Amino acid sequence: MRSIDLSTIRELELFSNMDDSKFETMMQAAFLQSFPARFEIISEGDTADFLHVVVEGCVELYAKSNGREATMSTVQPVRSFILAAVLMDAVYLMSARTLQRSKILMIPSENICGTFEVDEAFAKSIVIELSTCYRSAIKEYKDLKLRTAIERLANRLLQYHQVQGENGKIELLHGKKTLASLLGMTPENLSRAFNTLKQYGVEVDGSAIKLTDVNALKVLAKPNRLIDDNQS
Amino acid sequence: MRSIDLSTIRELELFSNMDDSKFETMMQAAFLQSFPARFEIISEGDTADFLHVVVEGCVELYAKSNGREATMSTVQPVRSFILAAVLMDAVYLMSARTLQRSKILMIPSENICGTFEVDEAFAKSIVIELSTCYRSAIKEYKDLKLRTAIERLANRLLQYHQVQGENGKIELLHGKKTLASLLGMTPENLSRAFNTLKQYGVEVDGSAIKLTDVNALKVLAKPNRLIDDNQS
DNA sequence: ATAGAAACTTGATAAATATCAAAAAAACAA
DNA sequence: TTGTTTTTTTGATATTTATCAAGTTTCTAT
Repeated sequence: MRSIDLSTIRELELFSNMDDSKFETMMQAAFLQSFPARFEIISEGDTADFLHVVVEGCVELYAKSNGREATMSTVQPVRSFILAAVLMDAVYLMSARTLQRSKILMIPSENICGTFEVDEAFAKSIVIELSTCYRSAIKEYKDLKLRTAIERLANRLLQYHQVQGENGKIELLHGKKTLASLLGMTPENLSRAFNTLKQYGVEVDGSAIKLTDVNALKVLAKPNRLIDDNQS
Repeated sequence: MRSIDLSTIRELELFSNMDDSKFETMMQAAFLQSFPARFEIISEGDTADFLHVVVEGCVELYAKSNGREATMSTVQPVRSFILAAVLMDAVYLMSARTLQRSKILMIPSENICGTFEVDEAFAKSIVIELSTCYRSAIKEYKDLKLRTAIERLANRLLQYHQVQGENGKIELLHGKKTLASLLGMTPENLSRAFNTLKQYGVEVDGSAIKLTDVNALKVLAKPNRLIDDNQS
């Protein structure tokens, strides 16, 4: 592994506080792999052999049942996914595929579990990471259960807006089909929801979005820090 | 604390592998409290001061937004709740109230966190508990995103059926209003969903339910071990 | 036992969301 | 570039789910 990649990984909250030598040892067993766009990295139901860390690109977590499919969340650099399955030595509950060309760091499960036992700081980090994932899942569940489709879109836009600098402009990071599934609606409905939001100052031009009346949008969306990340 | 209660707690997966003396110490700071039915134990937004363990009765976790309210899950003895908030020293994302007269063991957050640092077995148990909670949340999220209301009800009935001995009889543990909210629908809709399920051998008499054609119900429900607990 | 409240059900209707079909726009490859 | 594919949008319609307004039943407390 090139050291330039390692330093990025090291900054991940999951690894930042752990012992240097333990980190080195764990990383010796790890490897970095490149995937093309739309490549299925893991399938739900498979056993968890590696912890995956998105170093570059973007990964979509999705699930199927019956004939239906739903996007559960997207993972951006530098975050890990399927940590819980690794720790429990259980099967994946979700599939993962790249949305674009991506680099994934893969750390064998046994190294994660082994290091957990011997490095206290790492153990603490794992608990924080897991708790964060759990709370994110609860938030998304609340979002879906307590809000209408339009409210979900409005809040998602406000969240993107905040992350991207709050300057009235948003760039959608993935296609509208994926966004629709992420929000729990059909693409047709998303398109109509965008039309409804025009009257709240949402101007759509492809993947570029302008918010000309953030206050009005907030009145509609009613963002809530107990549902939305980093939002008041 | 009476020892009879302590032995029940000790059997909780979260505590079963930990060191005796560490357990004793942690429990000295804990106390058992009785609550009447419909008592709000914690409110979303409050800071997490205690880990709560349901020793007797039943607790409902729910959340509000706008004017809406939704039941997120129910907690039966002997399980804990709000572990993630305690470990992160964060605010609760959900409120909790008793559904019936209940006894709750309350362990101060600092004792949980302190013991985590010094007892390796406890640390491991916490990770397993957290992972389990995370995976349950993902499963419920999948259930809501990938199934219709009738399918959700059918699968829930099959799950209750399995837990209660698979003898064709189910006893609903909470009222239909709560069940409806848990399943993400209105009480009116639940009532109609039960009517629809008549043709699949579901006979409802108050809180007593008979399943006269489990196979037909399974064909409709398509239970999935990646969504439903303990189900094939 | 019985009044009162709460829970549950049913019917009528409205709103939200999905589906189907087709057109328009954008992305992509030869 | 130009044709082809994919994505996105729009319109028409169907389905699902929610709401409102009674009823009915069940529970509960006196």
